[in-house]
Amino acid sequence: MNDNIDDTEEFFSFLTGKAYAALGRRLQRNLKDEGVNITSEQWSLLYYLWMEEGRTQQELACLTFRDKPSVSRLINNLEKLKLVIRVTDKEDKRTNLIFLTKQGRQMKDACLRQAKKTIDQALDGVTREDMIKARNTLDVLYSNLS
Amino acid sequence: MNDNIDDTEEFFSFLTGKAYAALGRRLQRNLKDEGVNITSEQWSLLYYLWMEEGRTQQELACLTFRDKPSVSRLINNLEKLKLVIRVTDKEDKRTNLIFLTKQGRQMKDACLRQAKKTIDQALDGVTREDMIKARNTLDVLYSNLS
DNA sequence: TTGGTTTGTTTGTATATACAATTATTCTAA
DNA sequence: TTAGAATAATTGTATATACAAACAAACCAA
Repeated sequence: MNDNIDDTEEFFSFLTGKAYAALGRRLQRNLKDEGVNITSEQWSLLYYLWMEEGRTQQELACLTFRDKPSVSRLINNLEKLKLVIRVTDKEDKRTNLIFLTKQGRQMKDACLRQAKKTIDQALDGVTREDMIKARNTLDVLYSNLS
Repeated sequence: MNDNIDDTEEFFSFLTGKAYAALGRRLQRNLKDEGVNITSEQWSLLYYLWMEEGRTQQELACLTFRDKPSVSRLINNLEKLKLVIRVTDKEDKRTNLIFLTKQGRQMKDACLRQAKKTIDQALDGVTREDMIKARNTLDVLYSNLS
């Protein structure tokens, strides 16, 4: 494919990442409506902690496709908000294990509910098949570029 | 759809925006290999100027799905790099018209070539049909959220 | 014509991100 | 056992972004 230059423009919708950005903004807004003031990026990190606590920053970086400095600073902000704490691993003092605070744990249900709402809003009129197909295409893209 | 909570995770690939981020990084790297040191965001703004100069910041904001402050600051940086200049519109002094410098114009061919290369790398093994289908799905998502 | 509104841009402030370099700890091989 | 490599995290520096507020020019209606 890509036999002509027009593909550059054709492809531009991917490159702008506008759908992704819009989704993040909507999630943040939906959370705010529920009284939860966190960013969509903070949400994505907390998501994996709600599934399982005590992960390392390294693991969180892999799971969320961020580099280690980004995760380090996200956790700084989440610590400031008193939603998580760093605990030095006794077995390996290089490693921090990240745990939710009581407050961070309490947010789980409301946050997952708002995420589901955001997804429902985003996928209105999209079939499950199309959603999965698009996801798979994006996964191929990602693996091509990694 | 979205009959169960599992969709949250199913949907997470969209939410992370990893494909988009990877694409931007690859484009930036490909440009650097050609000796062009600009970010993928700067590329996307320059793209519309290569197609047509003398646009307003407002227009550029619409075209690139950014807010006006973001475009204002992107243009600050592009001015620092001596790739574009702001020219106050004589008809309406509120408005800046953005023009390429000679240097900005000279980059066009190399930059479009590297963009094409990036797209080819990203879409290896993706059919044109799948690419268009994914783009359409993302467009529905975007319009649902706007 | 003038006062209020709209429009185009900028500034303030905070967050997120990449990439490179650094620090601290652990591992490993001679 | 110890010096060098590998690993986990942090710091430095620069860019990009959002949202809110401010500012200036233009428009418009009484």
